[in-house]
Amino acid sequence: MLELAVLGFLHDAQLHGYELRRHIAALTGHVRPIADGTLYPLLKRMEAAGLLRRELQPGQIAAPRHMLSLTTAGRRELLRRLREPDELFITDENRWFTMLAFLRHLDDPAQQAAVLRRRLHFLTQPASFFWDGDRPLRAADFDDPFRQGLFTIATATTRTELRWLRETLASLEPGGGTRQPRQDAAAGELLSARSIEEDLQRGR
Amino acid sequence: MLELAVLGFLHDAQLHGYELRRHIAALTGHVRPIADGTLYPLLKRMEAAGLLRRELQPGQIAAPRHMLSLTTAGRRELLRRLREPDELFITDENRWFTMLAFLRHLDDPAQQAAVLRRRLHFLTQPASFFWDGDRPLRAADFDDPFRQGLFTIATATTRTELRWLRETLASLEPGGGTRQPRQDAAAGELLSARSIEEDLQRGR
DNA sequence: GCAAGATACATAGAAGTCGAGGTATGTCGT
DNA sequence: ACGACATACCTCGACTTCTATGTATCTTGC
Repeated sequence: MLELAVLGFLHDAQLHGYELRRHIAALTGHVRPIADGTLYPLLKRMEAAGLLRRELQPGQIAAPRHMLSLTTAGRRELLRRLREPDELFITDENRWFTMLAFLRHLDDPAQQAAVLRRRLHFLTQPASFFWDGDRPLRAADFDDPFRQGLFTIATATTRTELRWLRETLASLEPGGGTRQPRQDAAAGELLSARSIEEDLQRGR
Repeated sequence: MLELAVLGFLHDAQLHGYELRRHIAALTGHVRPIADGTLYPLLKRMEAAGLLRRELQPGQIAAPRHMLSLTTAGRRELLRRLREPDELFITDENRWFTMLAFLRHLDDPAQQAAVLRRRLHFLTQPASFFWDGDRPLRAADFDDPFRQGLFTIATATTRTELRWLRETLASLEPGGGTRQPRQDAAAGELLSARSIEEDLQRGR
């Protein structure tokens, strides 16, 4: 996940390590802060792998910086990862959000749509957090409010995302609407009771 | 997170490793499957630490099993972790969901409420995924549909969870409603447009 | 002019996780 | 009778990540 974030942010702009660290912290850091001891060795590995360049710039502001920029191989690798993400990047919410943050770099709408369809497929698989033998347990099966909350939140998230996925997929298809479908739709609109699909049979 | 899940599941019932593995897979496995090579060494470590017992049961069904059960120390450790979770368990969605799955084991409603308040505090902190200098960027600042989706989904999740947190906190307070507040409330009710708070100023 | 804090990078050691492989038993279909 | 598959557990090496610590520069407050 970290590597994808590094590639994605550096595709947008040259950054030095410290700045990159803050970008990553904003994207995923409130959830799971990344440590110096993780980022800097990673950057060295990525440099050794030819994905990025590190150019020393003598201290203009504070200590000397390493200005980071993607190589051609790095840019290619970013596109490859966006085009063919590992299953974990589809299923793990944190990783999936990282995908969404940079999916626009993948120029081809058909390829973008293919990735969204993988997520759609995952979300429409039957799933549940708890089972009684083979029977999936639903919110109403619990009398403790915490597991009920777990289901409530997960269900709401899934519904919102499914709706967004279907809308966006429709607009990505050739001749399927404008290129920027949700430009003027308020986020709240997605939550209106009327617009929520009733066909969701998913446990979570 | 894994350790918490192990402690939590074993508090409910004795299980053997394979069964425990399937329980954990249902709770977090669709997101991030756990490997044999992770679970079995973990169980040995936890046994060495005195948190659980492993008793060999000669093969009744298939290969011989190790029936697992919590020790008193293990039960105490579970409660300690539920009472005083590390910050990561408050901020990381996957870990937080694990907390919710087992929070009922913490008998004292006041202690349960304290944990929920920590999550509430976290969710009401201003936060954003992307920044332009000091200015947090909102959904409308992007013209790519994927980052808009990111914001849309995150916002919807946060709103749903905030509402649930506040309801549940109210019912956990002394004299604050029944002990099982959401027993009969349908999950869908939480999503009705009328009931969604309009005061949310949070970026994500 | 001096301490505190932010900027900026680095390394070492401890620990956890994964993937790939292995062993063995029981069940089911053909 | 036999192979495929599920059950059930185990180990090793490679890799990643975290924590703690260290170094050095620049800015800001007092």
